[in-house]
Amino acid sequence: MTKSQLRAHTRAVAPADKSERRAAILAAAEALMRRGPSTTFVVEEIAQRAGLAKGTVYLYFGSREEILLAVHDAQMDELFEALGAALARPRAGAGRMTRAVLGFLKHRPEFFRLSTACHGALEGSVSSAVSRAHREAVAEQLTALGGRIEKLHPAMRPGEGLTLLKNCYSLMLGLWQIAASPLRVAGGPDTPAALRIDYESQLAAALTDLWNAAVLRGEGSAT
Amino acid sequence: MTKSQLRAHTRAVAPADKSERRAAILAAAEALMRRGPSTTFVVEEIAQRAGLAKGTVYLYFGSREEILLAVHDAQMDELFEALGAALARPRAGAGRMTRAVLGFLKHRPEFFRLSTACHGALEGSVSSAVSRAHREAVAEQLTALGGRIEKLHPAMRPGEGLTLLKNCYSLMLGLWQIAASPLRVAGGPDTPAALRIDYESQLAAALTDLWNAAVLRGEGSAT
Amino acid sequence: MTKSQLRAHTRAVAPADKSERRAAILAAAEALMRRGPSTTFVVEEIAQRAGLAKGTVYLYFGSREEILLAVHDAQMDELFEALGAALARPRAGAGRMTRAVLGFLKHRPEFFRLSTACHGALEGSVSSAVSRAHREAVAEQLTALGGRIEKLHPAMRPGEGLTLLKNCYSLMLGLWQIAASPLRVAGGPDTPAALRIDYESQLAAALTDLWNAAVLRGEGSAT
Amino acid sequence: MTKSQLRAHTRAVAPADKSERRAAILAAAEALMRRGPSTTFVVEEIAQRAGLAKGTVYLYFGSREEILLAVHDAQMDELFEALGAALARPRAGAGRMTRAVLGFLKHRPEFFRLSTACHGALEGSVSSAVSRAHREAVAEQLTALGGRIEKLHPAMRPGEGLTLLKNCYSLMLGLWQIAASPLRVAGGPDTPAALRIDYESQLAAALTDLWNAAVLRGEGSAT
DNA sequence: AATGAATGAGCATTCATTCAT
DNA sequence: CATGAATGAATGCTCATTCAT
Repeated sequence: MTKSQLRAHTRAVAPADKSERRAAILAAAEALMRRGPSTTFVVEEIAQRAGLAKGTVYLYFGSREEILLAVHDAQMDELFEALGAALARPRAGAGRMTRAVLGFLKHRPEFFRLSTACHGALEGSVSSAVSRAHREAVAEQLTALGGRIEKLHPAMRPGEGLTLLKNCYSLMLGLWQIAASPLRVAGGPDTPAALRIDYESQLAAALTDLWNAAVLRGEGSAT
Repeated sequence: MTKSQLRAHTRAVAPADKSERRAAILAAAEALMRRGPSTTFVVEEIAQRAGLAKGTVYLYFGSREEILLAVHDAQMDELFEALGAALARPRAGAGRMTRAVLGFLKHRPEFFRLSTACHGALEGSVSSAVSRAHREAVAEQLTALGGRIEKLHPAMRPGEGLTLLKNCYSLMLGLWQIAASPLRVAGGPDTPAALRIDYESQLAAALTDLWNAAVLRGEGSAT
Repeated sequence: MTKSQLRAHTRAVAPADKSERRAAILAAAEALMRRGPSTTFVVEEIAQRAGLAKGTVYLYFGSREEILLAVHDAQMDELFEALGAALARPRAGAGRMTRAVLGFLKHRPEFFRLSTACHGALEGSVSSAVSRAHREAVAEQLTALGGRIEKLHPAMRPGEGLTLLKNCYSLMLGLWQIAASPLRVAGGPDTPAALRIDYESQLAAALTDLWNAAVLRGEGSAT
Repeated sequence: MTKSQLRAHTRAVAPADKSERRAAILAAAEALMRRGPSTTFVVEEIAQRAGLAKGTVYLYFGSREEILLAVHDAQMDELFEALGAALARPRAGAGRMTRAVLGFLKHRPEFFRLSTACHGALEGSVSSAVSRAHREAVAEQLTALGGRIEKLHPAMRPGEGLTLLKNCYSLMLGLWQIAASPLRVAGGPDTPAALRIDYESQLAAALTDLWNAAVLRGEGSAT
């Protein structure tokens, strides 16, 4: 239907065209992972959806897993951007962050699946350069954002911002997993009450607690 | 050497024999997943290790994924037991719980990998009965343990114990994933500083904060 | 058509049945290589022709290359048997051997292609045990046959029999390659005269010369 | 560094430039085949090494296999030259030829692999013109060299020189294959004694025997 | 109940060749 | 002439699952 689903007869010669192709591949991969709560993609599908031949995909990525990682990277960037924007608004805090995360997950429900898939299956076919780049990008973003959090709360001890972020990621991931467990029996809402989670409020509450504790801890020691 | 590694020519007629077989299969699966940081098992290996034929495995489990789930279930029980024991000791709290978790993970380093694998790949070949049973077991344990936490802190609002537990699981999982990322470039200690985590202390700190907040919240409202 | 080309519904349980399956696979491989002067086989074809599923082939052989090697082994045995028979007849000598070789090659025109294919592509996917076994079998046969040659000519120096055999193999292979070069231009008999070889007579002549020289050398030194 | 390793932006208009390109391609192919005992080349590698684009290679050769054949042709020429030189020296004979061959193989250890590869895989993608040219070139060289051998030994019957050469090639190839079998099990010197070959001395001995026999045969009939 | 032989769908990756630019 | 982006056929191997014995 879409232009990107038709065979792309044009040749990507200019760097801009190349990035476009790369993006098309990533978009295809992302879309495929979004199909269902536990679907992954097959390289051939990606190619089809991007309107390319299978071999062409390998001109832009070294392996299937590099595609996985690249998608994850892009989504990470998006998430960090959303978090950054949340911090820039007035009354920034756990509530704003939670809302940002939720907005992000609404459009990227596959985020954690991807994150976990990268974590788990990546070891082999990703060149160490790519792998290292990924880790460094994540680290850099975390550090920057952590710094901004600390600036918002001058009393906060150094490092607390980064710590908060990591805890935030952990809670996001874990609660998501508990709440969205695909183990949903066919038919549906027989999820035991104890596992039913209001993702948003629980995340917000936990983050608020952690956030307040960090601030108070700083103020306490400052005294 | 061990009995379980020998071919089991005998037929399991008595129920006791049957559970023994079942246990042997689970033990084999567990051992295989513990081999390395990203290894999984193949049904044939399980059979060999359990001293059974491949087909026999399918007499005790409906599919490979059910084995996965059963192992996970058993480990969950272990974890809950450890947490329960921690709560039973004097000065129970976030510190004790963290220590309990750590002790558990030391012997079950594959726990989260399994957990995630179950979460991710389960959808298809697990009968809804098994799946439901799993969820209910987890829910039950969580509820029971949550109740005990609340009993320790009478001020705590109802439901806070359960919430604490879920947050605890989330933090355990997320921090573990950040800290233990197998994306480690060959050569090793080039993990960016921002990603380096002292698992124990960070988990303990976060749990303490959440715990205290829950208690205080209760006391506050009680006033 | 043939029974072996139909799906084999029966299960090979008895060892005899298993060897039969193994043999069927080898026969299929052999037939496929005999189709044309430069054809090889694809595992799937073998399976089809043997009336088996692709996976079943891998129950009997570790890899495609092991099949190659096994066929070669079997053909080697045949060749050695033919040579042995030639030596057992009266007036054994270069002439008889040549005739034996020719008879063999008439029915196994793919022999050298296989031999060379084994030699060339084997390095990777053949377990060292299989590889070692192959080499040892060849060595053993060569030694035995060499010994018999020497017995026929008591004057011959020790080791000359073996040497003759190796030279024989070399001439067989090399002349075959020169004569049967698949580089035949479409249209045919424009092979330059200098490359036209009467395989039989040239092999016979060379072997005779080498044989006589070996005998004479022995007699000379004996004097 | 070398000119041939740099991108050749210039267009080859003059015939000299064209041959230079051709030569660069051949040199690249040869070098790639010499890397290891069982390595072949990939067209892209050739292009890189020759400082050309992949497509450019196909302006000079019709297919990958034609490159193979061209390299082989060139090496054949070299070999013939070496043999010719050996024949030109005093006391020319089997010994000198063997030494010439050995000297050649020391620098072109891939010669037989190439020869066999040409022989085996050529059938399809080589134009009949190229193929015919190859065969005729070989035939011509063999004839010429055979003639020179016969001139050295006037008693030798006509055609014996050519025959000797073909036998020589056969022995070279066959003994090389037996001796250099890549089926070497990891660890190495477990080659069965019967397969261990002193390439030089065995080739020299066989050639001497054949050579002497040819001369004697001539003298005998001349008498 | 137990066995293990048979199945066959599933899949990433390579690479010679073409052709638009 | 030169380029290098695009192609897509080709293929060995794995492994969960079934079912005849």
